[in-house]
Amino acid sequence: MERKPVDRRRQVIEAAARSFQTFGYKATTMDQIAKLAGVGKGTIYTFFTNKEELFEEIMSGLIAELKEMADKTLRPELPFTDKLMEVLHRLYDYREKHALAVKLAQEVRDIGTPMAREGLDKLELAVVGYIARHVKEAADKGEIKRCDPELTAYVMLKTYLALTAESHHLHKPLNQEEVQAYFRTYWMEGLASR
Amino acid sequence: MERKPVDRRRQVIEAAARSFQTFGYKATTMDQIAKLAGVGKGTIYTFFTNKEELFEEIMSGLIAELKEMADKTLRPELPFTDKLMEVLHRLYDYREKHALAVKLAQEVRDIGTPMAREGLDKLELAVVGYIARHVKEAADKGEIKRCDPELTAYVMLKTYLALTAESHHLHKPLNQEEVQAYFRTYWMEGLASR
Amino acid sequence: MERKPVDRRRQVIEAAARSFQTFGYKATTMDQIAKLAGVGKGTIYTFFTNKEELFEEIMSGLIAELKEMADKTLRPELPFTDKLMEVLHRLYDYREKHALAVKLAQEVRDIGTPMAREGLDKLELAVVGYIARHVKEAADKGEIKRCDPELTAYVMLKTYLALTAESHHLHKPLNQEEVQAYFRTYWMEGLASR
Amino acid sequence: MERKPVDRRRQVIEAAARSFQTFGYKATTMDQIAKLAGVGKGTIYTFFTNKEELFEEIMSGLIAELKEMADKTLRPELPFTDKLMEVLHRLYDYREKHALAVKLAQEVRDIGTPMAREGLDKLELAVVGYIARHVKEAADKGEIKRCDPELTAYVMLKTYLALTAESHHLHKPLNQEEVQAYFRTYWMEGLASR
DNA sequence: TATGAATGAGTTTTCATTCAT
DNA sequence: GATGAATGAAAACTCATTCAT
Repeated sequence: MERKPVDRRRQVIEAAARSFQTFGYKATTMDQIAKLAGVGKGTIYTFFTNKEELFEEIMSGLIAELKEMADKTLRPELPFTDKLMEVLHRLYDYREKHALAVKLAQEVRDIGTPMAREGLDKLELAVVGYIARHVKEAADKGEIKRCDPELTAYVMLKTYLALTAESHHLHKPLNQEEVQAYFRTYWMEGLASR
Repeated sequence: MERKPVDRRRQVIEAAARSFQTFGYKATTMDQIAKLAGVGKGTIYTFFTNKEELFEEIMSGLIAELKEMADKTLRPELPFTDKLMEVLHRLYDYREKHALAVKLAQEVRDIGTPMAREGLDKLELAVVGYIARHVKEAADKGEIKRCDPELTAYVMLKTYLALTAESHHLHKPLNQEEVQAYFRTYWMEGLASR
Repeated sequence: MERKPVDRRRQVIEAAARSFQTFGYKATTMDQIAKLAGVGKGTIYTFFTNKEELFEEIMSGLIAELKEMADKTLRPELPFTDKLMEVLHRLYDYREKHALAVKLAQEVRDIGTPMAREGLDKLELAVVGYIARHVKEAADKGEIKRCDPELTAYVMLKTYLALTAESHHLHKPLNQEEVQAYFRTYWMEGLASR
Repeated sequence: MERKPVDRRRQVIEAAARSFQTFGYKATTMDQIAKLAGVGKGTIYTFFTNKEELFEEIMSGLIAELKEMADKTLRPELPFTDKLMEVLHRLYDYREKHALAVKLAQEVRDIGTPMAREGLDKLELAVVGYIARHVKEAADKGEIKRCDPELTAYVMLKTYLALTAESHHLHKPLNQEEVQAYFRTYWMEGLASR
């Protein structure tokens, strides 16, 4: 019977993801990753040419996961509000990963790793596109007002992220139901008192 | 009379702000700032103890400017929608500076410079508080639905930033009127077709 | 009967020799040798304790071959000029190997692997001694001027290498006849026009 | 009065040259150079982008010095033998530096730093060209036999180096007079006893 | 006061060698 | 035996900070 051959590649990726998320790209040292992963520093270099490539691997992984989520079609018979809720429900499960992606994206964009930007943009496009598709459908069916689907989807995503992953220091963390309730209020009904 | 004694402090701050905005905190070197500012590297250290202090100075400046804006009271007789527009109008003039603040905040948060977080949070609190105050007033007057003013203000801000400063690669830049139109649609009326 | 048990030791030695010659000692990695030899990296270590030992093995091989050549006595009845030509003729066949030896010797001397120096020196001594013996004989017989046989042999060897193995970027490669012709001109007759 | 401002650049270059000469390119570490030069490691990088550039600087210096020597014209009225002696006399003063150049050249050629090869080749060309010019003149004047000046010069140089700088482990060091005596014997008169 | 050359701690990266399979 | 994944010591290089001028 196998002696659980410890997947070092996975260990490295997970340690790196954790460290990147916690400390950011620049502040994460290869030593740190190695130690966290419980492997030798050299081991990392057997899998990845350099720090940047390791970073890109992580980004790709995130993108792939999010893409996969985005590709699952929703039950078409549902009304938009419900579909949006389902989309959000799905997004909720990914909000941490997405938060990581966005966070790293931000930093690496600053640092100017141009290769990483593409991946990043692809990621945002995947998620925004995912929402946009459903926004468009709903608009086509007259369920919601006609609007620029991409822009609307983008702003929706930002709203969503504002309610979930980010800045918990400015408001207490909300659970799924609360997030959805706020979202519905803000987006479907509007704040106008009438 | 002095031969225009070039305000070196100002030059340093401006160069630093520009460089931080363009390249981020970590990727901005003191050499770069000095060169951009047209002063010797050592000069920077006559004004600021270290890179972090320089960074904080810039953050403080932003906060002060934004606070100042926030402190100008609005004409109280206006209806909420108009007041919100005026708030947004004012914010619009600061969007670039605010974008810098947010960007740097993000990076420095990642990097884990804990001292900087305070400033950051103060900044966000100032702006969010500014909006929240008006949200609360409007809710009190029954102009809008009752809601958590802080949270609503926070999400509003994010919406606003999504429409203006950020991610111009995902949608074309919008002018002030477009931003306000979208904002009104999303926030006041809601997307529900009825 | 064995399925041609591929002589891994030989393969390693040949790959190493080729790589050492092409890239030098330091720039040759064990990975490279293993790949070139078509064996696993670990295999090399079943034959040789470390890189240096592998290097020494190659040097020894060269020395042995050259010694063997040096030990074949020449027909004593020949005049010195002819004998010298025969010596050169033999050397010509070894010039590539000798070039390798000299090249590696040079580098490893720099690097300061003292153990390798001995081998090196033995090699040069073998070849120089080979020539020197014949120089001495010729001088004894009055065929050539009396001279320090070792030094003369050494300079002869250098001349020979200059004409053959080295620096083909400074002059076009010469074939065996040309080499011998030049050699004779330079060494036997002198440049003096009379 | 100046406090002897210690020319660090020179110190670095000298330490590097010494270390490169003693240990070779690969085996010389930047730490070593720094320590030898009595400066901080970073200081080296204020003068040279990287190790290779430092190496090239040293090579350039050697080339320049040798070029300068080569450019001094000789008294044209002298007979070739005397001129050759003068050339050799001059070379003798540079033999150490030249030895360094050749040694490093050898190693770096192995290592395959293509940029350095050029410099190297230029160096050899400078010196060979210098000798070749005088060989050609002498041949034109009928002082020596007609011969390929470049090739002859090249072989002469090798002979010279064999007599001076290299391989003192194979023969005792020769002083200037001895070198010239041998050189004359070998090159002008030939070994032929008559 | 202003400067920038000098510094070295802290990073990333390489590669000979080991050892479990 | 043969293997190559794993290792870490050692090397190159970066950059915030200092300090003599």
